[in-house]
Parts: sequence; C-alpha cells; structure tokens
Amino acid sequence: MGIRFFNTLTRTIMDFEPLVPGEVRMYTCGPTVYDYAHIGNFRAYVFEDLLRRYLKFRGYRVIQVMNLTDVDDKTIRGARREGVSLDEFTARYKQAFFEDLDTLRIERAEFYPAATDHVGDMIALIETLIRKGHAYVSEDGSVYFDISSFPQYGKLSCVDTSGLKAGARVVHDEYGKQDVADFALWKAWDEADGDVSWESPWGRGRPGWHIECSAMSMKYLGETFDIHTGGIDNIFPHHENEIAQSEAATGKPFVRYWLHCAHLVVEGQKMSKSLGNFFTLRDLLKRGYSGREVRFVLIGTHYRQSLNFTLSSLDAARNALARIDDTRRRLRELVYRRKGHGVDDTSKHLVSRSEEKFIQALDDDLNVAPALAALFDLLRDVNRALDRDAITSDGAALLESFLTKMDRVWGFLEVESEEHPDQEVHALVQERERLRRKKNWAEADKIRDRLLRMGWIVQDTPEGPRLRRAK
RNA sequence: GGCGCGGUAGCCAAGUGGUAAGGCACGGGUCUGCAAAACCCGCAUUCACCGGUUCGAAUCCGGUCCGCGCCUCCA
Repeated sequence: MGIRFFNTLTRTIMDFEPLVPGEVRMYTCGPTVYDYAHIGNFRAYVFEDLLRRYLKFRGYRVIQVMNLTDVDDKTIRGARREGVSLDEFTARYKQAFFEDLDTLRIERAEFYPAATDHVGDMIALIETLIRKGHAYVSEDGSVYFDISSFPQYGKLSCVDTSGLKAGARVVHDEYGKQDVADFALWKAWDEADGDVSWESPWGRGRPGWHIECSAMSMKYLGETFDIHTGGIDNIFPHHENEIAQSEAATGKPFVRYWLHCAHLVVEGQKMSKSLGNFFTLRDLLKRGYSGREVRFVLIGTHYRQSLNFTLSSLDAARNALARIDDTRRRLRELVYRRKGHGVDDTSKHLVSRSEEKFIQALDDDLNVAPALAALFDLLRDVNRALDRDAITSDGAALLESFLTKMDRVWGFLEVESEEHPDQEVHALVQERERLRRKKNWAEADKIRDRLLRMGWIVQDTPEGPRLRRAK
C-alpha cells in the first residue's frame, strides 16, 4: 500500500496517485507579509514541510510553490502607517519569514512567487473569466466573480451560499456586487490604497486576494496539479474561490487533493493578542527555546487534530530530544571505537523493523504518533543492545545512518556544529579528571558545578567524561 | 442556525470490533565516589456520561453533557 491522504474535497482518505508518476506538484498558501508570523502560522508551514519531506522520502520529486501575499489591506495599511513604500515594508517581513523557516528547519519550496510580481498574470486570468461570462465589472471599476455562473460552487466547503446574508462582515467597499456571495477579483483603487495600484483594462486598482493563488499556482504547476494545502480556515471562502476561479477559467479540475491543517490553540484557548497567549517564533526564542524544540512540538500532533500548544510541551520536547541526541551520540562513539566486524544481526533487525513501522505510519495520512513511537521504541532497543554490548561499530554506523535517514523527514535531530566546547572547558574537564583520580571528590564536584554554570553537563562514563550542552 | 472537529493516565498523544502504543512527569531499583545518562520495575480493570447492538466496544448505533473551529480576505 502506498501513501493515503484525507482529501477535504471528498472528505475521505484516498490513495495518493500523482498526475505524473513520481512527481508531485503542490501549492501551499503562504504568509501575508505584514508582520512576524506566529506559532499558529508555523504549525501549518511545519505540516507542509513534513508533507514535502515525506513525499521526497518516498521517492517523489516534489515541486512546491508557496505564495507571498505582499499586497492586501494589511500590507498597504502597514506601509502607509510607517510612511514607507509597500515594497520596503513587505521586504522586511519576507526576510523575517525566511529566517524563521530556517530556524524551524523548514525546507525551501521550489518557488516563492510574490503577488506583486504576478499582477499581469492575474489580470490575464480575470480577462479570461470575464470573456467566459464568469465575472463582471462593476460601476467603480472593480471586477467580481459571478458565483451563479459556477454551479459547483461550495463543493469543497459544503457551504450553501444561499444562506449568506449581507452583514457586518461584508466589506463596505464592495458595493457593486450582484450577489453578496460574489467575491472581488479586482478592486478599484480607493484612497486607502495610497500610491499602491496597477493599471488594468478596468482602470487603476489592485488584485483581490483569491486570484493570486489561482494565477500563480497554475502558472508554476499547470492547470491541474496534485496537492493544495492550507489552514482549515482557508477552506471557505479562499479555497472555494480558488476552485471557482480556476475551474471556470480552464474548464479543468484544479486540484486533485486538498489537505487542510487544523488550528493551534494555546493552553486550550484560541491564541489572541488580548489573551496574552500570542507567540511569534521570535518570542519563543527569546524565552530560550530552540527552533527544533518548537518544531518537535508542532510536528508531534496529527495535522488534522487541533494542537494544544503550551510552554511545558516545549520543555517536554527538550527532554525527548535530549534522549534522541544521547542515543545517537552513543552510536557515534561506538562507530569510532572500531569494535567487531560487519553489521550485527541486532542492528539489521532493528533498522528494518523500525523503517517498516515508520513508513506504515506516515503512509497513513501522515500519522506521526506511531511513527514517533517507532523512533522511541528504536532508541530504547538500541540503548538496551548497547548496554549488553550487542552492537558492532558497523552496526552502530548502520543505525546512526538510519536515524539520519528518518531525520530527512523529522528534521529535528541535533545538528553537530551546534556544540563545541572551547579550550577552557576542555582544561577544566581534564583538571576534574585529575582530581577524580586522586579521589578529591569535593574539588572535582566544584568544577562540575562550574562547568554547569558555563552551560555544560559532564557525564562520567566507562569511556571517560562526556560533555553535553545544558540548554 | 449551517458546516466541521474533539473529549483516552498529572500533561501531550496513538489506537475505530478482540481485550489500552509512544513521549514528558512521577515513584522504586541496577550502575556510579556522588551525580548524569542508560537499563529494569511500577504508573488508565479503563477510554466524558447514559442506554443499545454483539460472544466481545475506547472503537458500531441512539441520546445527553462539555470544549473548540469556520460561516467573505485569519494558517
């Protein structure tokens, strides 16, 4: 059996078969670059990263596109508030976004198209929609999609638009609409837009939000592609509108598999600035947590399950990761010790058993919990085998490379370059060893305390002292 | 009101008909100069509640209670 995904379009778990064998084309709704992204946003991006990494792990070539929304009400408002150009304003948050991706070890997509670089593509798409009778121009020069021209509207979200009523949440500037459910493809310029505008066949204005995803996804991935992801909140109206725009324009199915990520809550409550439980990634780094600890927490709950994020879960992640790191270090040390010949049967067996469980779990709609259980079962069995001296250096090398292989999907193993004790630390460790040989425990313990204050934990092993970073 | 999700040990979290994975925390032990790490043992007779189906249910059906999300530009 191969990979299966829950497809929002059919509301069932389906076998995954890409359009082109061996190749997956996926589109991911990216950030609106008006502020630092928050931990909830990253929940979605980490999920998409897991998806991408696992598809690659299973041998697919992945072509991923993530858009950057750099023109909308919020970016325009932000730029005007600060009196800088839209480009200058969004450039800052684009850069911050990529820094955050690196912190969380999120792999880069193949393309990050910015909306402002593709306004021409959007205009062309809107023209097609008008020509085919799916869109109309209002008196003020805005263009709206005509929902009534697309009978399948609602098929993704199962929303019945006849129940929609004009109300508080219907934006004031959209007066020219024939039906409240119609949505803007192009917005005529108004004063709040300042100097942000593009020329179009309908006059000066800017694109609506939904159209960018249709235009850019189809430009880079073709009129029909394999996977489209996003947060659950995007199902309606954003993705519903994307389907309408794209399929009305091309007459072809737009996306084959829709995958949506559930929300993240903090301490059981919706994250909001007023509740004081709003975290950007940077907030967490300031509190001393690392990107991989955050990644571990975000990856650990199934993507269709709402994730209850807490600071104590980050502490738990830290300890769990230390456990992984330590076993990996034991394996490395054994590799260097050149013990035994060839790969022992225990190692072979553990690797094949773990890999089977790992794949079986993740094939099943990215079921991470059993896959993580496979990892921790492996660690326990490896430690056990190490304790009874049942692993050879070649076996350790095999196990170590298997951990590295799994980490192509997990992306949370320790990066070696992160820790190197300096000369002073080395000298102290040696001094302590000298004292310990003299059984001068009191002085030796003082040095141990001193090292701990310097950020290093000393562990005495039969093979000598081992240093571990205290975080 | 419409659409959808969930309630499993102190916390996080799998399991969708065959008798409760895994992680963190916690208690005891082995090892250790003491620690740390590792390992061993223990830690839900029970899966929000009430009925029902079944030889058998956390898993299926009906009902109740509770929490959460979306419903026009929020991942």
